[in-house]
Amino acid sequence: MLQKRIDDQPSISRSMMREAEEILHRHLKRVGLKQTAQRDTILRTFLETREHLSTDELHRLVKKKDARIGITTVYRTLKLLAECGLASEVAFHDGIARYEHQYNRRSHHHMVCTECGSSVEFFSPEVERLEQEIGRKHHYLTTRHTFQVYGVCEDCRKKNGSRRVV
Amino acid sequence: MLQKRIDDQPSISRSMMREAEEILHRHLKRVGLKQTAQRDTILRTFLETREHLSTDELHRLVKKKDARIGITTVYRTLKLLAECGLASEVAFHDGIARYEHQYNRRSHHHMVCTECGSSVEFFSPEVERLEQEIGRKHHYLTTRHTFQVYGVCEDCRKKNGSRRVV
DNA sequence: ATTGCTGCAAACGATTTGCATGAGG
DNA sequence: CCTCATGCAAATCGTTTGCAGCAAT
Repeated sequence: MLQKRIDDQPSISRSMMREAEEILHRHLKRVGLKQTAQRDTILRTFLETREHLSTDELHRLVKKKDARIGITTVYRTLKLLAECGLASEVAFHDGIARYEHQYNRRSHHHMVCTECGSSVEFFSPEVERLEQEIGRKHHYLTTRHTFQVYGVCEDCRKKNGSRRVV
Repeated sequence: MLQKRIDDQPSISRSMMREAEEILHRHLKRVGLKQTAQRDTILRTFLETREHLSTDELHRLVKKKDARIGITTVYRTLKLLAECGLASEVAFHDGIARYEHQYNRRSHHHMVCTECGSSVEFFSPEVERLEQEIGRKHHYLTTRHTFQVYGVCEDCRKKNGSRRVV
């Protein structure tokens, strides 16, 4: 509910789209599942948008292409995309799961405004290094990490002198 | 469901307990709320345990002291504790809100095993510095951050050669 | 006395599941 | 054909809320 819509221009080229589809299809074959029109539509829609879609937001976009696709299928397909590394979940601490592209995407992090829900991404190689270092130290085989910074963006500070912070 | 129980020895001294109670009482007075036996019991129980309690886990412990306290009150009280800075929410990406002590606690981070749910804490001043730096760069007034590393712990790697990773 | 607190049960929103029907291999 | 996928509705899970009676100020 907090989340404000930023944009949804295509963020991926035609050739990357093709490649991503192949990754999905290979994954489906490997685990004995079937390639379907719905799954392809959902993948394409997902790839055409920018970051941090909730399942519900993605479903709304998907319905524009095929109104008969249900949200259940979107949930299930996002899980598939996460399994084959094309998507990954990112939690903004507001009780809603969001997904972002993972394919050909360098690891990055998020800063989220607790007033309006807008977010910016940033990159920090130091954080990657820390993941490795901490894992080694405690004998974990690390697979991933999350780093989120919360605060209030410039716009919101101008609008409200101060307000409740999540 | 994932989360494995690690320990729940007292993690706070008597005098810190007293101080924490005063912080809560002052906060209640300030915002015009009342001091009640339930709130005190919940605070004490919370402080007596170690990190990362879910509301449900805390409720179970609270009931040992006073079986008539309902989970609703635990939810509401944890929110109060968060408001006055004694507790803070920490999300382990499994859909369950957990809380940890915040009082007299230096900022720290978590590494979570995606197999058994156990977690270790670590400290990293670099991460604090990064929060500031990123905030400044994008004109956010930062309030907090989360940094979690996910992986598989040594024990789980010994037990299962490999298994599905969350 | 007044106002806030409590615990229960019902409501809620996000996500999952059971199932009958439909489509892919 | 057989198996898996789909969409719907119902179920589930964590969390929140309405409310009647109770307790703190």
